[in-house]
Amino acid sequence: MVDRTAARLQDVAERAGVSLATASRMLGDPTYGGRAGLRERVMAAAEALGYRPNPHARALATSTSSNVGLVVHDVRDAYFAHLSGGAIGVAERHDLLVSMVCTYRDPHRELEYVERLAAQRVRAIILTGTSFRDRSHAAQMTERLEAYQAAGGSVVSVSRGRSVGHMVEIDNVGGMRQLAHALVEQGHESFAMIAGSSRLLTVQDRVKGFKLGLKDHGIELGHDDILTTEMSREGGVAGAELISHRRRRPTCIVGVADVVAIGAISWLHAHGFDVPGDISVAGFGGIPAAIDSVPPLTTFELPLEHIGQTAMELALRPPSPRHMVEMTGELRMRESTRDPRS
Amino acid sequence: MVDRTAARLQDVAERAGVSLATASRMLGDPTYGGRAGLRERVMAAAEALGYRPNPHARALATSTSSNVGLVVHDVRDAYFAHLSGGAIGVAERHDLLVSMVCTYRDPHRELEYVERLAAQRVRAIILTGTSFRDRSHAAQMTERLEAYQAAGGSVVSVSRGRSVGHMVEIDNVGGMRQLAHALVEQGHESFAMIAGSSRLLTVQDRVKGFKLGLKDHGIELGHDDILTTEMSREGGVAGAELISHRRRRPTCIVGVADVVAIGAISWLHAHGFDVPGDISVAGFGGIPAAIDSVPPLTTFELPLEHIGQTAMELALRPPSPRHMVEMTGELRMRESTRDPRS
DNA sequence: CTGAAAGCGCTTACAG
DNA sequence: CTGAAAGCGCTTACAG
Repeated sequence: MVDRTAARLQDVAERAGVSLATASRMLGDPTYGGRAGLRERVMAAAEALGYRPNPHARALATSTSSNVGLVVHDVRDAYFAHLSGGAIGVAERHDLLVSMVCTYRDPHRELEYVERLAAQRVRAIILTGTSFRDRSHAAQMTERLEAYQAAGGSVVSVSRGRSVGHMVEIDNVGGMRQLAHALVEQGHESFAMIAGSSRLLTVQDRVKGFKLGLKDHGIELGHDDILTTEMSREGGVAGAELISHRRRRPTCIVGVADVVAIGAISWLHAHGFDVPGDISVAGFGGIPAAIDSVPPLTTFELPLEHIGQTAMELALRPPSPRHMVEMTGELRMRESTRDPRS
Repeated sequence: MVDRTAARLQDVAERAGVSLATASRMLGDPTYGGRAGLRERVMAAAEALGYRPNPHARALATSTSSNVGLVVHDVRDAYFAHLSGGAIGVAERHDLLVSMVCTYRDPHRELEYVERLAAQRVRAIILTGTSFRDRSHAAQMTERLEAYQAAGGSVVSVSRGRSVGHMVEIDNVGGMRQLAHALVEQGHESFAMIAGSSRLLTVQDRVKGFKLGLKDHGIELGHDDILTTEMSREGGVAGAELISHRRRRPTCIVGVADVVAIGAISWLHAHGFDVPGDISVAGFGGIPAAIDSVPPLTTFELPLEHIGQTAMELALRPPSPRHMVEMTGELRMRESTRDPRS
């Protein structure tokens, strides 16, 4: 945008009768001294002209920007919307703008965006839940992120398994394990899990945690009991249908994420199944919709906003050695699951 | 971020053995001619060095930026998350980054953000559903937006009543009117509306539309039948409770937004009411959660993503006279409402 | 404390 | 077609 209207520092300086340099210092450095009344004059001039420093000029001069990049799967997904809400809130308090990009879980897009954000010279890049198992992709990401970091950028991943930058690790394994325990204790012995693509580290961890939890009680989750669909509501719908066709129906379905569980419940309801009367359903994540689900959804509730806040805070730290924060959540046993023998 | 690593155009030029100017032209203008093989040399040099133009330098030189600002109420709200999803998708196709800010319906914040975004020299500012009735606020917004526009910025409002920039008008009045008609035809005669703050133009329009629709059938919506709460799930919870205490309960509750209706249903269920057996509930907006609601929510479904896309497309037009696009939606009669006499 | 000047990395008239 | 140079709006050593 061409802007002949906007006042430049030059204009402020002239109006206040000082040099460019002095105006810059007065405006930028509160500890700067100066002749009596000078500071007031400069401030008044800036105010009168509605002066707003041009961030591009500043970025160019200082090699620093007031933008941070936030990489999510999809804003429309409540899980990411809540993470984003937390991150944006913290950014706001630091007078930073956040550029949000959606990868739709496409590794190429992810790479491309990291590149774009780095090229934009954003101050930090936050990657949420987008770690893939793909080795070559991981290597490329590492390379790019390291270059970005070497150039002074800050990187934070909300996931595990990234070899560069700070990390906010979500206790996917432990959470699912707790959920498994609770479900077994409730009386369940046969399960089916609706999982997303095993390319996703998050999926892998949650499946692993669930298996571990069952194994703690001597229950084995067979390969066939894990359905690989999409990590979305639609994936849940598809998964529920597949499960309903099996000869031996499990007493409990576990969705790898709340949206998956909600999709499953939707399909089950539509096809005459009672939840939890005919079959129990549990989720993972703790998005608000889990509470409004009918029946309310048993899940492992993650402090999503807090996770987003933590990630942004980490991103805004002055350069420091890799830092790792572990985040866990709380089990919420609700009416979507119950003892199958009752 | 200090970046001594990044290749500059200078480096590319040297490697290719041409001047800065030529390198710039080769990279930027595909129609530019040049000695045989020159273009290839420059391209190869850029590729080899991993050259990425510094957007701040470019912005400074051309007074143009590749960022656009998106002002929403709250990302966590599904309505805005879906609008954002549409807008971000279009921006992506145009290689633009979007800076998202949340106002939480605070007029001061809104003003402050518009200022920030304008100062950032974003190419366009999209304001979604944040029109307030406050006169002095509106005047200030108009002033700022006009200055921004005069400076070459593009502004789009997803609401009505803005005197500057393009508009995407949502048919709140007509939609609510249709909903009212359908509800009356279903057999309802007594209603209560859970509305948000009447400071919001959106609320005002939806209430108006609903009243009009009832009046078409000779039904008067009294002042007491409109509850002013928050335009949120919690507002719906609070509203439902208030309604339940009334001597004469209406046969149908209408939430000014889907989340409000969902909150109301939640409260009703928790307190032993059957929906729609004891009371019907309808919403407005058409967020996906309306479908998963139990019972599925009767609502007026807006094409939220499409609205977001349209707004972004308008924002990206070359400077043109004010443009106005009307968007309407479709009535979805679902199980949350039914004939009270049945 | 204050100012003249260089420099950040681009683009684009202006000459050749 | 090509290059030397000015300029975009800041910040910050470098002198005074």
